[in-house]
Amino acid sequence: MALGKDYTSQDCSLARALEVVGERWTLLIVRDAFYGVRRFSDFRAHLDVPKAVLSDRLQKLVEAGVLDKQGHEYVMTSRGRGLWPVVHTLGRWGEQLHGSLQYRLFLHAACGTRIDSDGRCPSCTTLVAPDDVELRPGAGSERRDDPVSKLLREPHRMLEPIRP
Amino acid sequence: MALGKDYTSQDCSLARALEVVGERWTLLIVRDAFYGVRRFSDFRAHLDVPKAVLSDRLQKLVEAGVLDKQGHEYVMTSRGRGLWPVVHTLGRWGEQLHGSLQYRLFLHAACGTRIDSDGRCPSCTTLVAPDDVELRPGAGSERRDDPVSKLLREPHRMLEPIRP
DNA sequence: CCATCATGGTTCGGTGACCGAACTTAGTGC
DNA sequence: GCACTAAGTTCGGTCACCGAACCATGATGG
Repeated sequence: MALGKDYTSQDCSLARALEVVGERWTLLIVRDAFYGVRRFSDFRAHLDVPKAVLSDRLQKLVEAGVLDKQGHEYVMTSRGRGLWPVVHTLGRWGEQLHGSLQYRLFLHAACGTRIDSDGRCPSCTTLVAPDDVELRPGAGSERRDDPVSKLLREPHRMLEPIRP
Repeated sequence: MALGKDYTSQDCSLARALEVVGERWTLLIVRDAFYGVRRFSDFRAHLDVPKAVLSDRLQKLVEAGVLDKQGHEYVMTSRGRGLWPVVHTLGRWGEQLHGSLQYRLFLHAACGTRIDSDGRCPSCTTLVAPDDVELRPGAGSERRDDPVSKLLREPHRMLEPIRP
């Protein structure tokens, strides 16, 4: 990202995290990867990001060890999974901004309970790992109708690829 | 931030959150606000951000209701406090990136226990609110020696102003 | 076996955001 | 009233981002 040149002058781990995921689009790409998007064209269809930028971001995420490139698929690594609490807490915060609209619901797959804003299942009282999260469409999630958005509206487990 | 024009085409609360805190520098400014920085010149001394950019970001954070401008001080609002889990989880993730260096330690002020990566006190098993966090310098935190960095190395409670 | 298409990019010129430096304004101390 | 500081604004130059066009590779089909 380069901030000054980079964030190294900041003796803070937040700055180093932002070097990896702080650029425009990057965190949305990571979110889509959690939702099961893996292919270049699918990221593109869902995000409307310029190809050159998408290419650059995916490459940097691979370099940083967040995604792993397997053939033509970009797959979340275990380091990448560590970003789930970040994506989730930031998303929950964003819900409170204007209308509290919940575009997507996050359920604990084991019991069907909605997980709370700090990532726990209220009935099991455990932290829910990203691959134990079930995704469901929420209110007002009908605006985009590209093929990827439609696939993402199908209930499915997080990190499961949206295509066979 | 404008992404395309803005993130509105993304029916996702993450995108709306990023409109507020997704621009360069913004989250570092928020972090400093948690640490007790309130004045324009102090943000500047600690972050080395161009004045015009700092001015712009502070203004946007005030507009978004994250900070409140009180005279010449920018004070965290309750909406801003909601960003603590985000700042904290992203910071903990950043620690694992290269050397696992912990520049700062976060303790539960009530009992002195270090809070874990999802923001809980292991001994009290409760979520720790930002104003119950005690800040301590950690390893390798001696690199910056501007006055603000020095003040921030003093143990103090989060959100307490670093100046009288 | 060649034409066509789909996928997954790279290249390229124009535009806007970011940068550091210089300048302006408002308040303070003496 | 003059120096000094804090808090910005203004201004060129530079760099990242943007959309559109172009290229490479592998599958499909006649």
